[in-house]
Amino acid sequence: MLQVTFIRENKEAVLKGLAKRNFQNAEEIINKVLSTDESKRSIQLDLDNTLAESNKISKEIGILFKSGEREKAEEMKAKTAELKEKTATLKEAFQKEADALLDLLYQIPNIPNDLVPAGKNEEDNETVFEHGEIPQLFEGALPHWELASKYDIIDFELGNKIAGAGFPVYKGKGARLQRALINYFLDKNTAAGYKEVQVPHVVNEASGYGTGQLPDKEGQMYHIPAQDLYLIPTAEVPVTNIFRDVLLKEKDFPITYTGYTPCFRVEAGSYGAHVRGLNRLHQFDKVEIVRVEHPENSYKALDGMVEHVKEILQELNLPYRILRLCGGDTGFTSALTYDFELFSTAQDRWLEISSVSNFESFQANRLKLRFKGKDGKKQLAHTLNGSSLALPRVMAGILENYQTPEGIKIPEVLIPYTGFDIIN
RNA sequence: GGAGAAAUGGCAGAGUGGUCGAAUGCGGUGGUCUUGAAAACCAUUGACUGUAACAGGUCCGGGGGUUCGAAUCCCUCUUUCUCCGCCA
Repeated sequence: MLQVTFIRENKEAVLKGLAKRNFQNAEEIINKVLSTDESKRSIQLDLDNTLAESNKISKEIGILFKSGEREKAEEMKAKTAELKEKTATLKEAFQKEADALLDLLYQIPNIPNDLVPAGKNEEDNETVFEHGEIPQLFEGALPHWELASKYDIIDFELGNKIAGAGFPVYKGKGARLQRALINYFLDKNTAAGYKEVQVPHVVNEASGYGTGQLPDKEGQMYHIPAQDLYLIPTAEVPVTNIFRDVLLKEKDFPITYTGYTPCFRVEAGSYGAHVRGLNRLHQFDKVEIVRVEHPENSYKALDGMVEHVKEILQELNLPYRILRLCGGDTGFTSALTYDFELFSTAQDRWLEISSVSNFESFQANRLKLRFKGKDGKKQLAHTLNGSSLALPRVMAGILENYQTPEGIKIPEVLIPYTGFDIIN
């Protein structure tokens, strides 16, 4: 959520930023924000003055009672009736404006960074880095969903029976490979200084609002009505919410966390070849990295995260590229996002495996995540996060790119984790 | 699940209807002393909103109510603790 004062003072820049995102009716909504804000503040002034008067009278009544001047006190009491009524009216009006303002602010996405290219959709994303040879596969190489059943390592049918489509069962060496990847990712992250955390896999409503999944993306999360909890769509939600309503000190920076969690996504209404197998699931595993940074350092931190993910992919020896997302494709809460894509040779397409973003103060504002600067002033911190890494498509990439007629080889760095070097 | 107790500033902990935004201690910050540090002493130290700056307003777990006036009384929700039950 953007800060009203920021919008008030940088209207043109905000409009320009929203234009880059192809955000509709920007001018209209921004003007509405400004007028609502003004009306809210003027009501508040009136309300405050009324309250000040009531407070003053109440105090006087107290003094009169103490000194035994009952009659005078009763007289004063009569005067407050009118003020009370006025207060109630103003309070109601104030609340109405405040709610309206919040509602408007929730609809406005983050302002993209200058580096973000203009553009409507994924076709306008900018490729900023490519690495690795695309392997030449042998005749008869298979996509991962066929490899999965050939070697009996991932059972989609069984998942259908137990839960439904998009909830696969990993078996034998498949399960072991998945666990190996999780451990490997966590080890890489902690070695880079990220502190490992294990967090709840469900969150309450306040946490959903904190990171921006609510109110606008409500339909993408699984909801448990009886307890009013949401299954997490990513570890970003519980991990970032560690810092909800937190006041940091400058020396606390940088804060770097990593956590493994399953992720649950409704992903409604999308079927067909491009979502086959592991390409899109309702439940999948992911290891996430989260940083809380001083505003001056957040872009340097973002670059650092990108470098970190690069290193992992290079160790796994997988061909990948990095995209800088264009305005239209950048997520609602992000100011700058880099997507990592892995080339699946058997599917002949790029698969998104990581997304690394700087949210600047957009989440921090909702979270009320601030720090006290050297001058004693409080300001919003910056939050960042990235996948390091998402499991299923990395798994798909390994199965497909490392397949041989003899079986699926295991990348060198993973062998200590799997305890075997081939799936056959 | 049953019975009881509690929730106050960074922490501990007073306060049970009126100059209480809140005693006191610890912690933090600044200073005196010291070659330096510790100790001691002095001063200072909650958040949000608002203003050019004052002023003003709001906040004692959340929400609602009673009252001229609520940290204090009532209702409700949440959380924590103790005992019992159940349980990986």
